Amino acid sequence: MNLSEAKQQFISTWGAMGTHWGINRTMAQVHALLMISPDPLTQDDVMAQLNISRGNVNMNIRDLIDWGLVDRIIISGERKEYFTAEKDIWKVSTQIIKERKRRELDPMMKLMEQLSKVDGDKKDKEVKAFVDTVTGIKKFGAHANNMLDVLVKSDENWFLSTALKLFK
Amino acid sequence: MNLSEAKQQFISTWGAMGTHWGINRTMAQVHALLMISPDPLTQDDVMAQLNISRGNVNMNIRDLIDWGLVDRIIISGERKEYFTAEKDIWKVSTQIIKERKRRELDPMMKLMEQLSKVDGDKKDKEVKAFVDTVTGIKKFGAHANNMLDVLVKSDENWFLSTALKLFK
DNA sequence: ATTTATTTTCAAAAATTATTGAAAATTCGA
DNA sequence: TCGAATTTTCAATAATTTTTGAAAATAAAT
Repeated sequence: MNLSEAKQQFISTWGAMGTHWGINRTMAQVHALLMISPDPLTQDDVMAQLNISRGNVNMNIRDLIDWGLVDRIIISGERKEYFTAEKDIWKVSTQIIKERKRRELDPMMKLMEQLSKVDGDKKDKEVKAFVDTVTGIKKFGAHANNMLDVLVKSDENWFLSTALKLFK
Repeated sequence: MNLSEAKQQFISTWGAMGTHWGINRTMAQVHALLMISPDPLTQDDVMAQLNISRGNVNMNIRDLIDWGLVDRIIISGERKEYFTAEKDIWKVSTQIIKERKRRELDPMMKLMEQLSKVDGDKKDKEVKAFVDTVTGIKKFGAHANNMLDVLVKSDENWFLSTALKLFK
């Protein structure tokens, strides 16, 4: 398989995966393209390579920047902005974990905290089932939270070599 | 907050989260409803409680069964089918991990394996950037794969108490 | 074998989400 | 300050996904 076929394949698969991960296809494709590009690209480059409109590129790059996965680069003497993606997949993962924790897990845990204080007789099986489920999620979430914090703060090599052995 | 408000809140939030997790809102809501219901429910119960059509309930329950998150229950003497969800959140999580690994990670790794064999001169920076990214993902994926396997096979209590300390 | 209850399917409609492209805003050099 | 290059916004449109509901299929009772 030649490079341009391989690139196409990579971009298209990464895009399809994106939809399973709660981000839209195009955003994941832009990310994929930037990850495999040795040099920073302009909006026009992305438009041309992915065949999408300027507005679309602009919005998706902005989102990727919000996620901390893409950086805006200013090249002195150049008028245009360039964009580049983090290429170290460990950093990409920890960044995604960090963001999703903040955007999803943290608010969910806040809600469970409130919901576990629901009024009503704990002897009532409806109340009990509800409280049990909510409490279970709360406890599980607290553990997951800790674990993800440690994971995100740990060093890649330490993690991949040492932690893996501990598990075995 | 009373029980029915709390239930509403839980179902609606779990549904919203579902969309971030790559499953549709309704499927997540049905799952939420079944998780907090002390007894198995029929399709009609779900229709009534979530205000959705029969076809919709039927399809989403089928998907939840495919995911291994919901079971069909036959009560002898009863004509209708009942449905119940796994309530232990640890089991829910490991089940989801198992399925996503199979549906997403495994195929992705197969693809990276192929793409890392792309033709072309490794000195060329376009080729190099591509191969580096793909190889990085491949290695990372292999580690993640192992780790998730261990996680899924491990016992909840062992995991929550022991593994957490190891990380600290 | 027929009727009745229940589940499943799926084409059409509705709702949601993503994309476009042109206008407005911004940035920067002259 | 002006004008050209570039980026950003957003209403309109397109594409996709979800939902409905009625018909077909299935299963159980009589």
